[in-house]
Amino acid sequence: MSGDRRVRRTRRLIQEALVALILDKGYDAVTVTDIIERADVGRSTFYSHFTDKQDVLLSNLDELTALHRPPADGRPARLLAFSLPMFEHVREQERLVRALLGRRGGGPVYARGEQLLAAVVRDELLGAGARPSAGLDLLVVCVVGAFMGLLRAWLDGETPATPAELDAAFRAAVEPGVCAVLGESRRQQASRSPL
Amino acid sequence: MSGDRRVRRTRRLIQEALVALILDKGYDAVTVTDIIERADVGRSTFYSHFTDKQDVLLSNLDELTALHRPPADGRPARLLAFSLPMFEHVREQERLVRALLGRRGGGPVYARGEQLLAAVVRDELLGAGARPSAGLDLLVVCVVGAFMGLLRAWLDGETPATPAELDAAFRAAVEPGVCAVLGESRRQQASRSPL
DNA sequence: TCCGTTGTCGAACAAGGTGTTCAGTTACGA
DNA sequence: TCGTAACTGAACACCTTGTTCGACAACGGA
Repeated sequence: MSGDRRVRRTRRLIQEALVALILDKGYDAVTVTDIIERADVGRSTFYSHFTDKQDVLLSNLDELTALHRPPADGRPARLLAFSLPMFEHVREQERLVRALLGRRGGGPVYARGEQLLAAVVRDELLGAGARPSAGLDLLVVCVVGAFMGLLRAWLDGETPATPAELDAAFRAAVEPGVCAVLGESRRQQASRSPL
Repeated sequence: MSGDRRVRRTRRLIQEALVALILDKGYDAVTVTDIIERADVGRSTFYSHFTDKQDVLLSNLDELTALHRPPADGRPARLLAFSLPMFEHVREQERLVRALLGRRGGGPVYARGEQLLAAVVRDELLGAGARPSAGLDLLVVCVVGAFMGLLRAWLDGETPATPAELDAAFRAAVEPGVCAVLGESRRQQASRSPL
């Protein structure tokens, strides 16, 4: 591992303290003073590692994204392949994800999650034969919006659905539209280079 | 009108000041002190009308929702009828909506917007023959998520698309899925009461 | 093992935001 | 015109933030 053992320890204590506190009170209500008390860490120590609360939050996210298994081995068998695994992963890591992404978590993490997912979806659609265009980007926004909407609804306890049900709802809502757009794209390409 | 002229004046000054300040600095950076200085209103006066910043924000939203024209005259000719008018309305009221709903605005208003829209979509789908169910609610979440995603992307300047283009993208993404679910629903109903 | 480097502590600090109180003033509307 | 209600503005106690500093402890390479 990289660096001093003390550094790792301190950073970990601070990150864990923030997660625990968000689950208690929600992100907005957590103060830096809360964090350092719970982490049992000096004030100056905190500021020597992080610039502020949000910095801790995003550092947490960076470690989450390391969990993203890029499929990469062979073509994904199914469109929107990320959906079910991600819903399942979220249920496994329920406490942490709820703290970071739910209404009680801050907006910043949600925004980063959107960006991340948008890149995944975009790549997948391009891999499936879509052409880069403004229209494609808007489609990606819709797909990501639908997915994040479901995720948020579940995290906020609005629905008791299982990952499989969430996945089914997600596919039912957006798969037909995505397929239609992909078909359009392929048809246009075929008529240009009819090899 | 209701009440004292001074009260109306004070509340209006405070609300306008908040909107202006959000456009300047973003919601988070605005302080109560900023607001009362800009509104030229006494500190105690502020707290006799609103409990805090967020209270002002939501009071603004309440007046926005008064603008929602319920269609109500006859059956809507088209599915997801709210889409284009709402994108257009948003462009007309760009400054205000951007202040309240964009990334610079606070999360609370966004949440309220979602709730509002969810009710609209749900009513429309029920009116179009869907049966109330958990699956329908999840579909509504997807549709609203896609719409709000587009709205946010546009408000945050990620896309130069026109309302018509946004509307087209929205429909392309979700209309096929919605139609499929509606068809499913109607078929099931027909097989039960085959009058 | 030794020793220079680095991290941590914890108290103290200034700056700035919050929400409340109160006595005095102003403007409303009946 | 007059009673009432709203507004003023200053002062307040309290909290949070981010910085600074000297003293101490832990790390890891030699």
